[in-house]
Amino acid sequence: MAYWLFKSEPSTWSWQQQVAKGEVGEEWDGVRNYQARNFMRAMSCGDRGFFYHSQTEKAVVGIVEVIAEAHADSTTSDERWECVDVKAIASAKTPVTLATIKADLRLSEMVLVTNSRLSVQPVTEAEWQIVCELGGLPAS
DNA sequence: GCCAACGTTGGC
DNA sequence: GCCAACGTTGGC
Repeated sequence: MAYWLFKSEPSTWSWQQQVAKGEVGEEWDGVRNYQARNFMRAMSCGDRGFFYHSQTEKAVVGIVEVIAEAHADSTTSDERWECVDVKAIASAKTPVTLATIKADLRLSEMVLVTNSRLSVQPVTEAEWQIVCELGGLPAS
């Protein structure tokens, strides 16, 4: 299983909205960046990802699971853009803030830190375990 | 609200 | 195919 991180502005698509969708989940649409799209193409059903609130909160707030592999993005007719579907799995007991992540030397290589503008990104298994621990999240 | 980083677009 | 101009993202 692979691990990922999905970034969203809470004013556009929030964790609360994702949780409200329940088992049905939702398309991770609107991505217009090739690198991010390519990561989504690499995802498999069952892969897990952190849900990160950018801008106002800047914290990992929960875990989602990939429930549909890459398909056409319904918000555009441009065939270049694809997305996966994800559903909420668990909420962080304590949101793991960017400041916390930056302060943890073990997490200094996270893409979140090294390439802050990438909205869909891979997370290593070691990073996954650490962030889960910090957030009171189930690591599996 | 500013600005740095970076991706994309389009002229040549 | 290069590169300048421009737009967007996201942290501060």
